[in-house]
Amino acid sequence: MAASTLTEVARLAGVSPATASRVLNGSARKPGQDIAERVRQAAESLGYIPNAQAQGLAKSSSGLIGLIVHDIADPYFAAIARGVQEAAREQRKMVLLATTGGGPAEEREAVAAFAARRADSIVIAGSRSCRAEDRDGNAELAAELDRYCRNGGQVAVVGHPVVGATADEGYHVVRVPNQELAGRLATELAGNWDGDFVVVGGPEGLLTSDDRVRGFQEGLERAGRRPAEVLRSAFNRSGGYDAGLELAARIKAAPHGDGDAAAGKLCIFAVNDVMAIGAAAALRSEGLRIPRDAAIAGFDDIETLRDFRPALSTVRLPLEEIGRLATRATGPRPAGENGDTAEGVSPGEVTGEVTLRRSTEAAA
Amino acid sequence: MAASTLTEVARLAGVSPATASRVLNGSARKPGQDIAERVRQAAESLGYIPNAQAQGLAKSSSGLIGLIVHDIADPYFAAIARGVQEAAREQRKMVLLATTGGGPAEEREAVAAFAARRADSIVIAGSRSCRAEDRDGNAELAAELDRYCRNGGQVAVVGHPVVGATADEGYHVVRVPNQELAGRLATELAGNWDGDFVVVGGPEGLLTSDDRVRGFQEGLERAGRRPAEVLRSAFNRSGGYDAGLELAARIKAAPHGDGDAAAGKLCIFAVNDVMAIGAAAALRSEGLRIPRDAAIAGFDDIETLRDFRPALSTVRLPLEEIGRLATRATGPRPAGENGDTAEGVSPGEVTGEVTLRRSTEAAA
DNA sequence: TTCCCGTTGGCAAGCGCTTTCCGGAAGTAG
DNA sequence: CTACTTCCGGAAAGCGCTTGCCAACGGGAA
Repeated sequence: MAASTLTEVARLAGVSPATASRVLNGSARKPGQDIAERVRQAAESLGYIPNAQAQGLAKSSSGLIGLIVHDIADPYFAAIARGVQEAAREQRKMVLLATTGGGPAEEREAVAAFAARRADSIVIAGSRSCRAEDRDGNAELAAELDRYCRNGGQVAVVGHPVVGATADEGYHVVRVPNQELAGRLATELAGNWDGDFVVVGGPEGLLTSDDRVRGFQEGLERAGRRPAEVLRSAFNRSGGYDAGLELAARIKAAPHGDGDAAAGKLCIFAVNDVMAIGAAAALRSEGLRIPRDAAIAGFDDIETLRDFRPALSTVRLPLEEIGRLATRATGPRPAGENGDTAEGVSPGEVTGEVTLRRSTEAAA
Repeated sequence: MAASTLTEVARLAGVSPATASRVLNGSARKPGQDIAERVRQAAESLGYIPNAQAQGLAKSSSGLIGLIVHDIADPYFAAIARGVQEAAREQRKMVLLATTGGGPAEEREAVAAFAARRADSIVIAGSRSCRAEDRDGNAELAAELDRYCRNGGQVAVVGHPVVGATADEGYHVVRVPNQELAGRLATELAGNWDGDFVVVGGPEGLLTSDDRVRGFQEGLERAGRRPAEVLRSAFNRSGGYDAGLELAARIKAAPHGDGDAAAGKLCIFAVNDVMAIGAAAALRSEGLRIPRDAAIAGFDDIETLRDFRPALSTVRLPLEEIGRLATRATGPRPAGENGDTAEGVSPGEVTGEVTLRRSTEAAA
């Protein structure tokens, strides 16, 4: 038994499909009370569920929002996804999920798949890369996005614009002031830390990571400190762990216990919380203690990680809000705004907050 | 400029739409080489992207897998989602996400929405409830699922079958031996813990929680221990926190320091890791230390929480695998199995592993 | 050379819904 | 009572794609 169709409902109600459609699936024209009631009853008794595909085909719009993330199990993306999901609900749309692992090629593929499904909008949450080997991939991704926008699609990108994207309509960016916030973190840290700083960054060319590294260095400079050495590794926990191992070795090798003890201690800034946790785990596995032997700070303020001890100093980012904003930016223009706001309305800029906790306390 | 259509491609290539369709979108009949090449070129030059909605309508299948979770930002669900996503990719399908907060009404709605989109299958990851107030909701959910299955849909549920679902075709359950594993955890814990046990459970009627509580009690009994008191609160971190606060008060009020010190200490079993972390945070905020003042154990072995200190004793569940299995169960039957296997093939049962760590070490 | 079968491309009929357009009925004014 | 507007239901034309069926064609066997 196949699902029942609008036509069947119409027949049962003794009206034309056109009328049934007008009654059941929102239309400007509202048929008469009695008829409407008959149709509704018929639909009810048949357990009618409109075929969204057919509706989409007829109206050329699908009620779908495509979301692209690196990895849905990463709490950073999961938090954003929650926001997206929420906003989608407001718009009475469903979320189509694609996880890409971060490669531009996979992202392009995902965009194409969303386009094929005629998704009304696409939210790209992954961090952009500008590595040389991603040049072609980025170009293709940009081309795909441009095409999607030209066909009326709405795109929102979190963080950075896609390298090379030129669409001017339907293309929104939720900017995250990574650089500025990292700078603020650096200056605040410098305020109560005398030793040297080390940065544990993601692979070079990862825009988010690069921004945070750059901002941190600038902050140090403003505070009159010398620039931090930068270690590069994978942008996830295991990358942080690896870097942590290396740093642990150095710390243990360094002379300590003399008069210059405080100055010799390291403050590690990992460009995201997950890496910071990895680094902390590595230090700990080497017998080092935080913040006694080294301080450590992260970025993002991942919720699940807030119970970590010692509490991690970090920069709080309103992840959920970011997802919501991005999604709303792609949605229908909020009503009641005529000509007042600029045409290319900024989709919103979010802000974060430096949050110093136990992991960077100077007192050992 | 709207996206180009098959017809346009066909015209450009000088063939009929039928032929173009056969060339571009997999069909049994393969047109001749030269024609195929012409069509492919035309498609390429137009940047043709097939309209999945139209395809779906014509073939009545959408290439969509619906996933229902309580909250995508909860690491438990995020991990399952990753597995689902992976398996979906294997099947060349996309994942449609619905987060429901756990209510049967919302779940029913989500199922209906998936049905409307003609999702090929649905994976329900949320924990089932059998509370009295959910009776009606569950019944409606079951009815909706039955209808979906009768129309050829495939459903996989993680954990427990939906209460009242009767579909026998296309309805799969990935069983998680919560009860047994909780039992094993209890006996192992009882092996090196002399004090009393307390269980921090979710609201009564949450099947997953109930199973774990029951199993734990059974395990205690097998170990010759007296049953644990059960505290109920929300099935998330804040629920754990609340319970933790209450327990902290008791612990502090209890007489200690006498000869019976060890026997007076509490071992807390929270029915999931997130609650356990919450409880631990509460204890800590009250100045208590783990495992010195109280031991604590969780369930699930959430990846993000593994770096938590003291390391949390728990039961490892192969969350990703569960997602994968559930999804595969709904997919096309693996080829090459004729009559050999039973008709109603079991979709797979997973197993977990008790993992004792620092948080329940007896030595203070 | 003739007949028959196997291929291969095209025609056309949907898939289930929306929406434009049209005709008739009802309502209003003159 | 007639003329004009308004409103409302229905007929029909798609939306973009798939697929069953048919006709034409080519080749091998007789």
